[in-house]
Amino acid sequence: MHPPAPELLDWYDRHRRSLPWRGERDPYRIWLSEVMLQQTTVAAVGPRYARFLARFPDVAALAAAPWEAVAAEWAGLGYYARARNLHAAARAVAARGGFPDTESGLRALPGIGAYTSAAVAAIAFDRPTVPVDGNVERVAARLFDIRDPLPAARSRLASLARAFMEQPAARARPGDFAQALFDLGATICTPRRPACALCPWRGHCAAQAAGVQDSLPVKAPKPVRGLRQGMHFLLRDGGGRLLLRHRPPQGLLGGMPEIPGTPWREGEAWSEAEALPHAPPLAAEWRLLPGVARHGFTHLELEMRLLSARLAASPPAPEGFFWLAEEEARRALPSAMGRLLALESLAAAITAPASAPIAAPLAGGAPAVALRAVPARGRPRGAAGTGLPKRRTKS
DNA sequence: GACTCGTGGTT
DNA sequence: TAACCAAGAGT
Repeated sequence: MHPPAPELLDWYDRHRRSLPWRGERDPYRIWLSEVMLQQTTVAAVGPRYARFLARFPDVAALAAAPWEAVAAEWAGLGYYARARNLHAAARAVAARGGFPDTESGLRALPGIGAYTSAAVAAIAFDRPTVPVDGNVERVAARLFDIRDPLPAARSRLASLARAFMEQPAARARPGDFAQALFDLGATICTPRRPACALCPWRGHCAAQAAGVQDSLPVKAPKPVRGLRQGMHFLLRDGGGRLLLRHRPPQGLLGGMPEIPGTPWREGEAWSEAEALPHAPPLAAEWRLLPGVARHGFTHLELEMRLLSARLAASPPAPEGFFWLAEEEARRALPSAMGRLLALESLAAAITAPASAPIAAPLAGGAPAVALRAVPARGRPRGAAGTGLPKRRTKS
């Protein structure tokens, strides 16, 4: 038996979150928010949503923009296939003169899957459908005490969630009902320690009745992440611009600018001699910087070393490369590449005479700053993060 | 169904 | 600090 929709909608009318896209009905804006929110937190999306709309106010503006502008605007948000598909879908929508107003019509656009098509259809077009995201899966798993592990249980949970649309109260407000489920999952029915005492559906929840709400939904264990190695080449010209290139359009960081480097391989770290054949075709005196930049992706961990050089002159970029001013590059590069610029700053701090006091070798031979300043996933990593011997504080 | 595909915040 | 997590989609 499904809990009553009016109780959730009443709760939503009193307690809904205030969000930048809340109350919006323009399909372009709803669509943009939904794509940005795919696997991305509300906190991360907030400022980027406003910034994106300021740059591309409507679907025509986005369709008319070059890919490089869209990529630069998306830099740092991750899952860059979203940006590629967003751009392609905008051009398709502009060509057909507007957004499809049905779930199946939306579903045919690139980057719009089962969830996003349902969300846009419900919120922008009042279609009676239930978008099933991670929140809704969790809420359904608890309401109906579904103990089958995800992702296998996904279709069953989706069927249960969609059945809410059999209730007239939900059909009357599909967009609000969907967002009410999101808010319930985000603020009450949270992944850990759900606030059941505040839940409008307490008394209708099978998991709470059984006392198992904290352990649902069950999830299948994740595979271990492999470790890959890369060597990159940071080259500045006489004006301080950086030599970059674009990654292949598909795959990891597809279509995004990068600091040129070797392939990312499993196994041994690259030596300087081994990496040099992969250097950009400009004569330069490469210098291997101390330390390692680490970056975690969803399914692999990456260790990057860095060779750097600076040219006296400013020659034209070789075929397949381009020069970009440093400030612009810092904005346009994905975060993984930003790690390399951070590593360079760290290396400068270590080697610069001015920083001699903090760069003085310690007992273990490692400069103290190196142990603190190379981030991996935003945090210091000690020897694992720097590639330098770890300071031994005892014996 | 199993993989691939980012990043930053939280715990 | 390492694991977990987030308004998933494409292949």
